Amino acid sequence: MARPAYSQEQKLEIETSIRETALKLFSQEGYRSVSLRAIAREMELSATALYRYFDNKDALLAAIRAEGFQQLREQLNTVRNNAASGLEAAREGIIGYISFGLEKPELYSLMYELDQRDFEETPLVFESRRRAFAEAEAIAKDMLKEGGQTGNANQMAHLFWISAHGLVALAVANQLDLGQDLDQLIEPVLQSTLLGITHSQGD
Amino acid sequence: MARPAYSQEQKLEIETSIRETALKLFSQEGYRSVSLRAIAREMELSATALYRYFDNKDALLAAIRAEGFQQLREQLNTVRNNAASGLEAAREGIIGYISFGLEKPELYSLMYELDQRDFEETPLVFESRRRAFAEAEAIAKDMLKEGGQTGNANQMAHLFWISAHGLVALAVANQLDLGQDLDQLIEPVLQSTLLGITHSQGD
DNA sequence: GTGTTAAAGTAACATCGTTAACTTAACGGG
DNA sequence: CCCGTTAAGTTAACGATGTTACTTTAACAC
Repeated sequence: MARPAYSQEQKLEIETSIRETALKLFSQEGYRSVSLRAIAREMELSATALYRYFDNKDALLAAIRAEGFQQLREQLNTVRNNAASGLEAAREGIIGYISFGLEKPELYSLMYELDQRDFEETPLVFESRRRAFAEAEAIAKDMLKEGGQTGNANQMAHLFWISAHGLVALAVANQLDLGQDLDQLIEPVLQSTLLGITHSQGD
Repeated sequence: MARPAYSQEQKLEIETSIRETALKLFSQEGYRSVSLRAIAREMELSATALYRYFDNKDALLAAIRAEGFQQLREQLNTVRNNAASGLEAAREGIIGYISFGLEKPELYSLMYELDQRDFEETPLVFESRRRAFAEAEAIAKDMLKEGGQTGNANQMAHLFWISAHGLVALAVANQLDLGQDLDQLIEPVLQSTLLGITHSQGD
């Protein structure tokens, strides 16, 4: 036999490092504008060396997106574990989602990049996003259990997700025609969403 | 002097024809996968001839997106002119927006394509989208005038837009974890949004 | 006809993602 | 100690792409 040479951890470290470098460059110049050669140059590697860690450029993007959704999931999970009540978890969850998107707008944009031909072709991303959404569903279930009410947790989570994504997606793409400050829009969105969620419990 | 050879209308016809061919191919295979040569082949033209009508590939995409927003604007404008009341206009407007997106998912995806480096770099698209949004604002103003209430029409329109875009963007990207039919989600989103809009009037 | 000019085509360039072939270096077994 | 093996990385090359420079074609004014 021969050498493993790199431990599993070392390999993961390099993988992470590539992801981070790529994210940095993608954020600065956009996915299409950044070549594998540019990423490799930044890492002081040859372009082809990257293929040891990712199948191709799209797979690298997929890894970044999956990582983004995992971060979002952790954010929501933390909220759920720390909230005093189900309603507060919903409120803080929405705020957490929005904060996540607004604080990392470039990552968020990449996460929801549409050009990717069909989401299902990247099971890694699909699954990671699904898990993040499951946290929102869990929060909704907490709310229902707490209120002793019957309702559709999946639907409540969708109302949550749709509002938060709608706001963030438009905001990070600079597609809001605000006569006011963005912060002043967040509160109404939050209120409106919570109103919708609590009123939909009877369904 | 020499010949104009193509009238203004002829030129616009060709431009439209290029847009339509490109949209067809983009819808089938995605923006990145479709080359100018492929579009040109479909039109029985050389690739470089396209440059007479569009500065580059991105400008062609921008034209398609702008056209999409104009269609959306027309849809909303029609609703506004035909609605019996402000509230009904809001309801029908949201439904109209969602229908537009779900009926032309590929066009909608292109319209909100994020990779485009900064929205403001494409004034054509920016302006077209702004005009579409202005229709939503007009509907909100109608509601306020009708109800004799004071309120923030811009904010109401944003609540409208955020909900509709949130739902459609996730739906067309296949990012909804529906335990149910998509149609069953539209009604709650509609109700929730209308609730939010009417309750935000006091702000 | 001839010159002019819009419209389209041809050829070429740099760059891209990706593959194949090669080099380097570290480990185990004799 | 050396040698086969194999992971890691490099070099070279391919086909395709967006785009530009240059050339050809064809219709109008005179």
